[in-house]
Amino acid sequence: VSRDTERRLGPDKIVSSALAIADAEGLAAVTIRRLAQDHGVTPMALYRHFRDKEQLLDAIAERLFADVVLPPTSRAAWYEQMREVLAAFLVSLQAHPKVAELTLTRILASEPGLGLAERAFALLAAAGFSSEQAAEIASQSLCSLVTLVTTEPGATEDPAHRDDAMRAKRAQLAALPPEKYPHITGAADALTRCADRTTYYDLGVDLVVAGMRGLRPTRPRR
Amino acid sequence: VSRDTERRLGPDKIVSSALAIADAEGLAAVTIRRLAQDHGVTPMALYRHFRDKEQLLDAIAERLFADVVLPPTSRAAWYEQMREVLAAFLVSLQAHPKVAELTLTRILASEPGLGLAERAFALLAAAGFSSEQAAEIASQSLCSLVTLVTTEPGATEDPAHRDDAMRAKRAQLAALPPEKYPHITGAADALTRCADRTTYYDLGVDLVVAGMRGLRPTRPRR
DNA sequence: ACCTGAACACCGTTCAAGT
DNA sequence: ACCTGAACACCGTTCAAGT
Repeated sequence: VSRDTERRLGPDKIVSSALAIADAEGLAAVTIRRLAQDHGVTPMALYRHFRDKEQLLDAIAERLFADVVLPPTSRAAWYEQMREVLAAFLVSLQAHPKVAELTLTRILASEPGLGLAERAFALLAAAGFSSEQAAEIASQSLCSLVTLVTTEPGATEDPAHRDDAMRAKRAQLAALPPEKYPHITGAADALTRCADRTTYYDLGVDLVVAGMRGLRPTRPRR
Repeated sequence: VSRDTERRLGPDKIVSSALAIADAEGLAAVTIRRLAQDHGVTPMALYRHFRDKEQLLDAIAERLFADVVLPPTSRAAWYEQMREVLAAFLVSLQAHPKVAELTLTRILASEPGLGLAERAFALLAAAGFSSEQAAEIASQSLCSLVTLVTTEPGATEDPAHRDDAMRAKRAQLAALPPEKYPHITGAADALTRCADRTTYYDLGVDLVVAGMRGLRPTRPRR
């Protein structure tokens, strides 16, 4: 029986190979026909498991959310717990940088995504935000993490030419007229992130959490 | 002569019709072949103005940045000026919500985008951030505005069925098990944003600016 | 019940010709 | 110099058959 379920097609296996293809060659390489070929089956066989390609992409995004291992609730301050929740989401996104963009519009579209959102909402509600504000702040903050990964310099290129691409981009920025772009030319290194990836992500999370804390004293609008 | 330049094809005109198509039918409807047909020309004629489709998308994103009318420099506090800069970018994004996503990875890829970024960098540098921090904080903040527009409930659907789609989504969230998702079910209205769009965007900008202000006392890492 | 084959209406892009 | 036509190698998806 287990051998039978092993060789059965199944949505989970399709999503797994879609992730593998996307990680290696980018989201554009994820194709109904390509997936069918990799599984030795006709393209139409996939339509038994997904109504259309949109639903396949939904399932891929859901997998990213499902991979998030949420930290246990603790007695730490709400913003410390929030930092851990955000860090957990970040780990899952960083595992599939080329796929991360799919989650941007699908947080509330699957059970694992809802679980993550609910957790963030709860922490903000505990911090004293109204439910409307908590909902929007949590959504926006989760999206900020997604863009952090999505726009990380070099995250989208394949590792073979990544260093070359980053060097070229940095040179291009450094070559801009410094009288017109004094800050950009001065920060060309930081913008192409030859610096530490950890520093990049730490600052990103810090900024998001700082926004929440800074907004907290605000009373609900009348 | 002017009649001649009027009927000439030109990249600007192609970008304009691409924007019109995207606004009406979504980015997926923007196609080399479709653009060629609308201009009564063969698909290959477009390759005289753009090396490939990627470069066409670059040009569309550049147009959004070019449409930003930056506020004049003033003697207001840096965070007040920042708020105005962010608001100006937001206006341009809101004019083409279905196209906004293109800007996410292209801020530093065109002259108008560089101008916007330089302006934000300058304000953060004036606030006392190191150039590395200013660069990253500005980038992340501009991206936050993009996702604000990109993920605005109903922004991506056409206005005809927008209300229906939002109602359906809200009902779906409200119907979740409240013992598992107490905050989501309680904030279903806010999450599908039947509330005021202005409130939504104001809070979004507030959150971003609060993050900057909250992070400011931080000394550069050693 | 589950999969297939052929076909339809599209894509972006190359290449060799035309004028 | 500028545009065209035909072709190539793909897409997602429908529909009628097969077993």
